Amino acid sequence: MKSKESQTVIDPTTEEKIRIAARKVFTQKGYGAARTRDIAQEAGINIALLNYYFRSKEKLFEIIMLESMQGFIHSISGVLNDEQTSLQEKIQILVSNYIDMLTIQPNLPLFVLSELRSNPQELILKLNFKEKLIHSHFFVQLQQAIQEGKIPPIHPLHFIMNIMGMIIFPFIGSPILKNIGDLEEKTFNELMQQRKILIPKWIEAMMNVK
Amino acid sequence: MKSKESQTVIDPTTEEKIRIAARKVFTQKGYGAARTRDIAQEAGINIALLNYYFRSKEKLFEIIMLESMQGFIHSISGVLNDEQTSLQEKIQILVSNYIDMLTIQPNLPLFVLSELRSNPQELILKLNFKEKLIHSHFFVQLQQAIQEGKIPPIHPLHFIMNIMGMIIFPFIGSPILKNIGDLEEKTFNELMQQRKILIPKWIEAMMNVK
DNA sequence: AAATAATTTAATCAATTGATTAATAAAATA
DNA sequence: TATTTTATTAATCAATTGATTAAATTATTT
Repeated sequence: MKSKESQTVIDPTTEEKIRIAARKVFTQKGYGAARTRDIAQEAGINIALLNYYFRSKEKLFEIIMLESMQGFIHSISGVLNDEQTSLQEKIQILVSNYIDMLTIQPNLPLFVLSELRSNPQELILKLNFKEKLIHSHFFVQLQQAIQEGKIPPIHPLHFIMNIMGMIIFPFIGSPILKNIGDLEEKTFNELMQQRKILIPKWIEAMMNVK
Repeated sequence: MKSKESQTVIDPTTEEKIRIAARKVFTQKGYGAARTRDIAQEAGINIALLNYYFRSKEKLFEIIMLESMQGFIHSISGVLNDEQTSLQEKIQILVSNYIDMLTIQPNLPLFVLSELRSNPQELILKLNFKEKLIHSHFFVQLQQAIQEGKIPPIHPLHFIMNIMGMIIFPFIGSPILKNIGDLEEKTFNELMQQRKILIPKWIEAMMNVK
């Protein structure tokens, strides 16, 4: 019953199918353990097509990695640079968006962090993470709050570490945490939803520590 | 000048050499990306010896993984079950010990968490993480504090997530964090030392959030 | 339709990888 | 010392892996 008119959602092109499959396999297994054959099978295509479209496993990987990180950076840079919101509001939105993203892609952080550990230099430089964060409105507000004495004068990175740690770690450690807490997927996700409200409060409380 | 008498530090046995090398390579690359030849070279032995002593790459891996996790669990279970210390004191000691350990073995968490994600069931069950933590004096104290109203009635796992997240994440994300903060290894470690004092304070503050 | 270009497949290659074997060396035992 | 066991090596195997090729199919252009 699939008429031409109803086909508003067209099939992904071969190239897209490969990209989607590659993202899945790379994210699950990491570059070194991922097999091009796994990717081909996942995409339902011949292995040769992978090389036809992307030249090599490595080239394909670089594209996937860049896409993943750019998507992430893009998704937060809007929030970080909204000049209409306060520091607290930014944190609220950031936490909420981030948790939603990780609920959908729980394997992403472990993948990115693992590969950044083996690749470090090139990727980080290419993304220019540092500039984007440090020159953000968020960062200016953070340092301003420190100067005004509203926040204790500790290294701003401590806050970054704490926010990211509290958001990301539960997803990275979910197998252990689910085991410890006897949690089903559903209950785990409920806890994550609670954290959207709780983490900003916790951060707020931490910021008032002498 | 190495006389028989002065040889108080004996050379590691071949088996130990392999174990040490395997721990290093597996920790750096993960199971799938690690090559037995890398391990053999790192250990300075013939590849055949690896199989002679450990049967297979997989068997070797299981041993290394079990050792790593048991070492970790053993190191914290003493603290968790010390009946002489308060909840706050336990957290202080835990944070301090943990940070010291990760300063020496910064790759450990990413390795363990990555492998737990692909293996989940067997390893976690074998270690019986859950029982050890839930039946610990620490956990009893935590739940008691909640019942006495000293701590808000949220799921105890939230605290576990926060403590672990704040401790572990900086090490997992060190490549990005060092880049963002323009940190040398030395400065990074100084921040980690600061966190020994700060994290317990932050946890304390969080516990008083309504 | 004919010709050309783009896409896809099956078969295959060379390199890598985990593992084994047979021979040798070293150590332990009788 | 002779013999047996343990440890080690070089060579090799079969399977896997990333990649290529040449042929076949499909789409596009002329």
